[in-house]
Amino acid sequence: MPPERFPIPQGTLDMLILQILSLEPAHGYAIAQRIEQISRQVVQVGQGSLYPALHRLEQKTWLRSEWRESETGREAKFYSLTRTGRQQLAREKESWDRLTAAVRLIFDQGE
Amino acid sequence: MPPERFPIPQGTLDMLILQILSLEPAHGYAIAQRIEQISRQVVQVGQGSLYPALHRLEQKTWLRSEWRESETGREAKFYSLTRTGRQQLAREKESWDRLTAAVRLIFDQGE
DNA sequence: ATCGATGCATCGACCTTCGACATATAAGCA
DNA sequence: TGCTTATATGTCGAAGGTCGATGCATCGAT
Repeated sequence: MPPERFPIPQGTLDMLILQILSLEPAHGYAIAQRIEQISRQVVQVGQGSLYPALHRLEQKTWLRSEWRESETGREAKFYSLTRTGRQQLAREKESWDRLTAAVRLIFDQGE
Repeated sequence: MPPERFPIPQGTLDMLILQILSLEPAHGYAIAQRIEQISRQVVQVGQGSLYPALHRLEQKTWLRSEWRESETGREAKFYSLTRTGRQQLAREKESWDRLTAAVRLIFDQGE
């Protein structure tokens, strides 16, 4: 039985995309693949979520895009993290840590 | 400076409500207070989120409601967890653990 | 008499996720 | 040749949840 898949909470995808790009630039298709692969298919990234997210993030100037040749020799749009994008990632990571800590508190309370 | 508040991801609130009610029945207002207090104000629960969530959960038969007298002597609607609600809480907890583990994987990758 | 806390509820705006669909090229295979 | 799969980008509408504003009502305290 494959691992259960469930919807990823609103806002989480942006953070994961920024994180993937914090290592090196990549095109959309590769970003989605890496998220799914590293998370062992727990996080699924549909194309209907991926591309709007990328455009959203570029709109906010957290990403910059550039057409380049992909590993397969085809044209693809490579995204890279901007300076403000890196700052945003730090902010979102901190929020995430605070949230998970808070949820942990609520779960552990009463035990 | 008060701790930063940020929106709670979609779906998370339901889980927290179920968790609070897993200890003992409570009315809506108290549920919100406990979530905020235990999380040290990190998780904020507006009434525009709270009551729709409670109705949603009751609709799904994960909660049952009953008018009773509150601690202050006033009438309030007390919610209690049903058997299926308890099962649902277990499922959501597991999903949450899987998600946070997956996000952790993505964050730690490359270090 | 007014204010803050208690308590329930609805409304519209806003945003994200999701599945379906569309398009195009390249590689592999029957 | 024709079919399928993988690569690669994108849009669309439906669905769902969060949020701030607003409304109503009671109670105790100042």
